[in-house]
Amino acid sequence: MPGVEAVLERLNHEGYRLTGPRRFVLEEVLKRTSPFTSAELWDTIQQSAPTIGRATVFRTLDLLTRLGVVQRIHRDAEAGRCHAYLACDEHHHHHLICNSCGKVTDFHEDRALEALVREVERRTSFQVEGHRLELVGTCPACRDNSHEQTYTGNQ
Amino acid sequence: MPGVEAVLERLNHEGYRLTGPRRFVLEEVLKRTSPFTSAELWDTIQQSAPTIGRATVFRTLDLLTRLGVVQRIHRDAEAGRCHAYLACDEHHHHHLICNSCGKVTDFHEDRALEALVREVERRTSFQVEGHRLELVGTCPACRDNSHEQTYTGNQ
DNA sequence: CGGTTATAGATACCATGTATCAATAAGGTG
DNA sequence: CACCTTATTGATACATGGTATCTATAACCG
Repeated sequence: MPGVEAVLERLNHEGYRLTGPRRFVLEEVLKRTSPFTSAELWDTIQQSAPTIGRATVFRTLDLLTRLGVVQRIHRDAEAGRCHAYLACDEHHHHHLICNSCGKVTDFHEDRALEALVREVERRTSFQVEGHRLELVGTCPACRDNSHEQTYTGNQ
Repeated sequence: MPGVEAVLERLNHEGYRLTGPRRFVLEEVLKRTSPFTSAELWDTIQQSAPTIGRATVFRTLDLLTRLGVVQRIHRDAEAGRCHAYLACDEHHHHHLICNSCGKVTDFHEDRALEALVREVERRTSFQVEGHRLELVGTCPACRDNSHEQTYTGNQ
């Protein structure tokens, strides 16, 4: 989770203009530590900065996703509600999502994954170029007090 | 990929009615061996059985997904086009998707994955309950003749 | 064959996300 | 600082995936 300033600097460096709406959406995005839907983001922005348009929110989300500042994660929800967004650092990593509170923890575990990939390559003769891995479970906090928040979970 | 008859029997056994449209959509779904979008399925059905309604196609897809006859897979496509469907057997397994021709191979590799899960649990104190894993790459056929079909790939 | 009820088709609807387009404002230049 | 170029904005319309609703139909059970 890079700071607002770092991302602004990067945007500037890559030739993007540092506009008011962009700053605002960026700040709002980086504030969040759990996955959020575009609708949730749009709601809070509409309340705190009613002049910012919906398209701008999506455009900024898209820009940040392309830059790797934000990741799209997929959830098995019905209708169009299968995407969530999440600010994250740039390194390659995976997500560990709490079914109960929605909190997301990153983890880097490439040794076991590489072993798996090599084994699959050997067996299938595929050449594996990428992967998508998400783990779902219960975080330590939620395992203890198991009746706090709810979250329309994944998987 | 179970046969049409097996699924029909199962539907019947679970109290679902074996209607004409349901049979037809089911057959059309089981014919496919690569992932398909709802739009693609709807197109071919509309041509071969124009009286079947769009809602019925979605309802049947949903039913088959709930039964585990079909899996939803997620792809990083823009707009609402992030879902694809795929007929598959009921055992737990993962998908290996060819970036070039879209062919999907199942693989079962739970040893390395379990090792990974245990390691992550140890490090994060999460209790891991599920996972979503997809590998993307190039299948043997496409690696050889590398200019046949194209496929708007994943990741 | 007849009755009950799940299911079908039609239609309207909702949500996510994008294309378009005129108006605006960022940032470089003189 | 004023000016110019051009990226970006907000508004609007649009495209698409999927669902809710409602009446008509047709599976299945007796």
